[in-house]
Parts: sequence; C-alpha cells; structure tokens
Amino acid sequence: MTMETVESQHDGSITASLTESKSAHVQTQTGQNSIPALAQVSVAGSGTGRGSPAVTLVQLPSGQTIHVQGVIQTPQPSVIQSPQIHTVQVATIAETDESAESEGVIDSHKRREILSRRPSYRKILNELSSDVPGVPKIEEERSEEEGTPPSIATMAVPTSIYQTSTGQYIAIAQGGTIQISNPGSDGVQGLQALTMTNSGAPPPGATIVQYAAQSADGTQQFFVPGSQVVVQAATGDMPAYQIRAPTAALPQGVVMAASPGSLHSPQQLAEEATRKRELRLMKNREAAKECRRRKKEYVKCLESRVAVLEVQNKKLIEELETLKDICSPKTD
DNA sequence: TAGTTCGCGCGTCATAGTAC
DNA sequence: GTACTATGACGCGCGAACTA
Repeated sequence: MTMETVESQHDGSITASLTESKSAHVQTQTGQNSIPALAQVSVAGSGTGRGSPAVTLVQLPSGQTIHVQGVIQTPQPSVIQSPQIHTVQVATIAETDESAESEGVIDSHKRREILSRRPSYRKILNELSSDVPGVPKIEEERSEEEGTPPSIATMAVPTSIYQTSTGQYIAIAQGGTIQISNPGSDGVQGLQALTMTNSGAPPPGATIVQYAAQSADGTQQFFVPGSQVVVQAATGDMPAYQIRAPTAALPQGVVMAASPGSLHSPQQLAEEATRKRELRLMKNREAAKECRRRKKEYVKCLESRVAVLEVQNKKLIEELETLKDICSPKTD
C-alpha cells in the first residue's frame, strides 16, 4: 500500500518518506491504544505547515532524540483535517471567551461567525475518496436528472398542491403528474409519482391515475377531473383520494386545501401560508434525515481512517525501533 | 419492579451558503 | 434579492441498561 524509504544520516538523524503521502498527521496516543509505548513522538511546529516537510522528533526511552523528517508528508485536505480545524477554532473561542470574560465582554456575534464554519460531509468525504481509493463516495443528488425523486425537494413544479386531512400532500404538476408526499413516511417513500393512465371507465370528466405503491399493496386510483379539490377517503389501510369539483358534497371528516391560484380572502392567504410552512417543514425534515445519514457515514469513514492511520503509525514506530537498533553503536 | 440514566433518532429552528 | 439547501443546536420521546 505504501512505500516507505528510510535513510540514515551522518548526524544520526533519520529521514523517512512515504510515497503515498496522503496521510494526515497523527500523534500517537501512547498508552491509550494498542500501540506499545516504545517512543514518545512529538511533531515540531515548524514542520507542520502546508507544503513544508514535517519534522518529527522521536524521543527514545534512553533520552536520545531522533529527527524523523517527512515520515508523514504534507498535510492533505482529508477528512481528518477539517474536523481538527473545527475543533481548534472552538478551542480558540473558548480561550477567547476566558479572556473576554475577564474583561467582561463577549462578542457573541463574532463567536457565532467563527463557529459557523460548517463542514460539508459530502464534500469532505468525496475529497477523501478521491485521495484514498476504496473510500466510498457519498452519492451525489442525481435524482433531479434521473427523475426519481427521493424527496419532496425534487418535486416537479406543481400547478397545485393539496393537503389531505392526514397531512399528506398531493401535488399536481403541469404535465399531469401527481405526486403524493406523506409526512409520516421515510425518505424515498415520502413522495410517490403518479402517471396518468386514462384507462378503464372513469367517472364523467375524470381521469384515473395510478401509481405503484412501494409497499406492494397494489395500485391506487385517483380521479382527476381538473377541479380544485382533492378528497381523501379515510377508509381502512389503503387511502383513496379524489379530486372533485368544489361544489361537490364531501365525505364527512375530509379536509381540503384551496388551490394556490384562487386565493382571495385573508383566511385563504393564511391557509396558503400554513401550507407553505408545512411544505417547508416537510422538506427540512427530509433534509435533516439525509444530513444525519451523511454525518453517520462521515463518522464511519473517519473511524476507519483512524484505524488505518494507527496501524500505519504503529508500523513506523516499530521500524524506527529496528533502525535504532541498527544505527546505534554497540557498546559492549 | 419502578425509577433513573444513557444513547439514539427525530422534528424544528436559526442561519450560512448557494443557486437563480 | 429571494428562495432553497445543508447543517449545528436544542428539546423531546423512546427503548435499553442499570440500580435500589
């Protein structure tokens, strides 16, 4: 995986290099992991800058210090780095706050500004995956191009959005596509695209649309006469929706939402605002789920990276020990 | 067995960043 | 400039583990 080159210098220092130089700096946590406490490793501050070779001072138990130059090369923008930077920023803020408290002044706005540096898990992980082969990329949001909406965010621009009594949203797009978003469902199942079929014998003026339910319950039929009203029949496990003329008699308990194109009264405006808010909350709900999923993936990636780097670190320390035995003159 | 603690996931809000 | 997205923060509920 990595090619390591170690050279013994005349002055006793050892120069080592890795041909795969994507590794981030790792400081051995002696005693906290499985790495034996062979040596105490400290990284010289002058060598940690971007682009400059790192100089590692390895202090041996005998008190001898070995300069290891470039064992781990230039810091790369890996997944390890960004959170560290973030942590440092937070720590800096904490110190700043201490000093500020001593003065009685805390600039909360400035603190928020600095704290607001947020990592994009997808970007970071994809950067890592481009650096290190084998690390899976987080899927890009391709659903918009591929037309398979994973969430309401990819919904086609609807001409009308209706809300049912159970909180479900039905969007009728210009092409006749009907999308149903169930706030209680999860992710991909939250939005279901419908296609017009015009088959069978619909009621006069109505078009039967069907969609294949993901729960393998079969299909459901929707009557779309081009009117303003969507009716959900609350009967049993399988919901049924009807779009009727507003004047049609509605089943008891059915709640309707007005078409956005016909808002006049303040009450209708308020309903529209409520509908928009519900839609926004639903989108954000899905976004939060997705964000948490990405974050978990990111953390998993970090953990595996740490495991790899620990093994690498252990290997290097063992190699240093071997070289120390070779290089140090035998006194007896 | 009831009460407590802990970890996890979820929903919501606020807001920086981005797209249009 | 506005709408939308991504994400940190917060509070809440739930189930598992623990304890008296």
